[in-house]
Amino acid sequence: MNQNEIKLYEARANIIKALAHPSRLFIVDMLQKQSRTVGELTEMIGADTSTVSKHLSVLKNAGIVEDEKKGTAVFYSLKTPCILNFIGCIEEVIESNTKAQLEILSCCRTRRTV
Amino acid sequence: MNQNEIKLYEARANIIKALAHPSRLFIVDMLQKQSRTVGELTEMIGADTSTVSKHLSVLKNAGIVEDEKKGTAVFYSLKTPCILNFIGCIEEVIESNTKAQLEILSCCRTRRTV
DNA sequence: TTCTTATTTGGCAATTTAACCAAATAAGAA
DNA sequence: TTCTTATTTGGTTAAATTGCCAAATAAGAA
Repeated sequence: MNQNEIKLYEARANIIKALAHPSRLFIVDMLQKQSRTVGELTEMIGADTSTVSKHLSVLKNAGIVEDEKKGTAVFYSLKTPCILNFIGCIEEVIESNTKAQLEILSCCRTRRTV
Repeated sequence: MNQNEIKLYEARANIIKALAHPSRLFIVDMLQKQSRTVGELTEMIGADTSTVSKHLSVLKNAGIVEDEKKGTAVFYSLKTPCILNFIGCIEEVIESNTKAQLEILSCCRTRRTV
């Protein structure tokens, strides 16, 4: 990898890292439907407000969500819709992994009943 | 988030985490074209063999790549082709971020020349 | 068997990440 | 201004990640 390639893959990795956390994936899922305040997301997630606020700032810095202040509340919304396809692919991987697991299980169960 | 939701988002996050590293993204990119041995990838990346081997095992455990031994060498190949669309989306985010940066720059440069 | 090449595993040090609490800040309402 | 609500920031601690070295393992060649 030369310097340019390193820069490119680091830039990609930084965005993917921003998504690589259960709470942040949940947030992305929620924001697909509608904008939400920090408070609403905090309640849904069930963590400390400061924790959720920090998750949101990670997503914002990565350019995945954007925020808009209305009164004292801050509404967050999804900035990049293609993130959805993204999740679809992850589901494919999970499905494939699960199928592999099932095959292992069915194999062993068969042997046991024979 | 209830227990099932937590499980779901954790499963997704685990796969995304496996991709969230520059060297591993590079590996995925390389494997799109053809299968590669640990040695080949190690040379391309320019890190320790053990480091690359561990990156590959992270990708393998996540179900993203699979391996096949031929003689003393181990060939790794991409297991889930949809990972490509995935990267496409990441590029969109980067592009959007870059455009935002450019706007900031053009704004300031204009002001300065006025 | 012994030697060589290719890869994986174990272990350690350095860095990064994540969660909570407490304190600071922002915007209105009283 | 003072009070209240909503959010962010700072700080601390625990856990996870990464990279390299050294050693172990695997497969074939001599």
